[in-house]
Amino acid sequence: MILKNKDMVRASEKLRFAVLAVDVVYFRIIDNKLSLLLGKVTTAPDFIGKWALIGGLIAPDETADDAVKRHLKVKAGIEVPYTEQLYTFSAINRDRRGRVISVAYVALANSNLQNKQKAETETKWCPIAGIPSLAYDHDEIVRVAIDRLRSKFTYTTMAQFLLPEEFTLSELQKTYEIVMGKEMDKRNFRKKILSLGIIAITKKVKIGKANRPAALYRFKKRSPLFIDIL
Amino acid sequence: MILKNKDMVRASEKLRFAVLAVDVVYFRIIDNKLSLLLGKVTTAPDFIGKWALIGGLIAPDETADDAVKRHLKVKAGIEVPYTEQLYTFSAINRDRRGRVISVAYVALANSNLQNKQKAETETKWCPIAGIPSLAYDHDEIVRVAIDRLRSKFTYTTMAQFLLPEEFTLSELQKTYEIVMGKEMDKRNFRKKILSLGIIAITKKVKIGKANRPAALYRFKKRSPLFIDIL
DNA sequence: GCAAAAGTGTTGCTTTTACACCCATGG
DNA sequence: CCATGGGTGTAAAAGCAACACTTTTGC
Repeated sequence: MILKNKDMVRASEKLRFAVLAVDVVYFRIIDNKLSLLLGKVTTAPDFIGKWALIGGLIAPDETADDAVKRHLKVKAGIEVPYTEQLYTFSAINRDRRGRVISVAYVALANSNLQNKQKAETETKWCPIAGIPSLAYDHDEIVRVAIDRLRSKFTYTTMAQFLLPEEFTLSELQKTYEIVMGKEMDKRNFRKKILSLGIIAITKKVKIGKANRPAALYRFKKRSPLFIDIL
Repeated sequence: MILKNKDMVRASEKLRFAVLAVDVVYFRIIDNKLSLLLGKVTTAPDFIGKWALIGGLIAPDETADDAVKRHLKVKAGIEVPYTEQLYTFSAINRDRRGRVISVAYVALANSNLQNKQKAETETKWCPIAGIPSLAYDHDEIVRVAIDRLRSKFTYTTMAQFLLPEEFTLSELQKTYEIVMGKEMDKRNFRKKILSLGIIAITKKVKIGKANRPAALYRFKKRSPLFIDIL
């Protein structure tokens, strides 16, 4: 690494003042409620025993995206769900131990996804209606994350990441209702979604319950698509 | 500053590896073209003589927002226009001098706004149609910024920050046309904007040109409002 | 009086909303 | 056979898109 430059030499002395972290607002639908993952604070001088978002430091050889994936694996025992960057929080006193700048992320996974390994951190899934007061500035991060999730639900296909690969139209509708926090009309919802051409019917049906079997659909594209949905 | 914690002690040795910077995509409408401010690279070992976004390092006692305001003042000679955080870029080799993590911002100002002081940097306003290849990852930052600007124009009142406080409906429409890159129908545009109730007519008119005087309007709220506009 | 931009309504089309009944299955 | 959720159409209302002429001013 070359450090010829005056600014960078100064930087190496004085301007590397901050530690970089990621904080992840990791959403899943649990028991028909939009929930997010909290971890217990065990290491800080402040906030011990309080709940906080999961996250951790960014390492010198990784990007913020990489750091999110790594910390999700270690602290939630989960392999790379959908993640997207939310906002960077840089208030000077957000962590009393020193200057920590946090790049916040939203992560999504479907309800069935099993944790592949044991998490190293004490965690719990908490419905968004009952989130306790969190450590650091995590209350604010959660607020921004929920706003963003609801907003993007209306113009992207990111709902797919809260669902298994194949799902019924009722499950898709339920996902929207849970995230947006309001009920929708079944016929209008189906008409709208089908007219968008973003999902394809499979030849399978979902059976096993005491009712008519439901057709299974899948999203045509795995990546989130920008399109007016609701 | 208290550093009792194991992580933070390690941090002070190894984890303060990065320098934090801000890069600003500063938009104005110049000669009826959406333009952004570029500065010439003078200090880096790479990219000397290339154009880049304006920006600079974040200082230990300021937030990212503060840093943006400071650098805009010094490098563009301008006092606090509208700014909003865009995205944080953390690729490992985005700056060859060392690890630099950049929090990118969008800034907006109206065409009339005069620079209050001399800029310390050689800068130019460049129409977005003719942007040269930029230093670092600034091409990508600009792409993301233009996407964001266009997208938010359709559902917020941020257009107000590209206009003077009082403006005619034609000027507002022109602003939309320039940013969105397409023409709009005058009657439909006026009907829509007026029906939203976000602007109020003043008692003044804009005179001096060889045509009928135009009524001047102003936005009712100074802060960006979320509302379906187009 | 003419050039230039301001200002103004109507119609057809598309989209959205509201709403109720029959169907296929498991138990 | 009954309880459960799956699946379907229509009509009224609202919103959107297309379109042309008159008004007021400066020169």
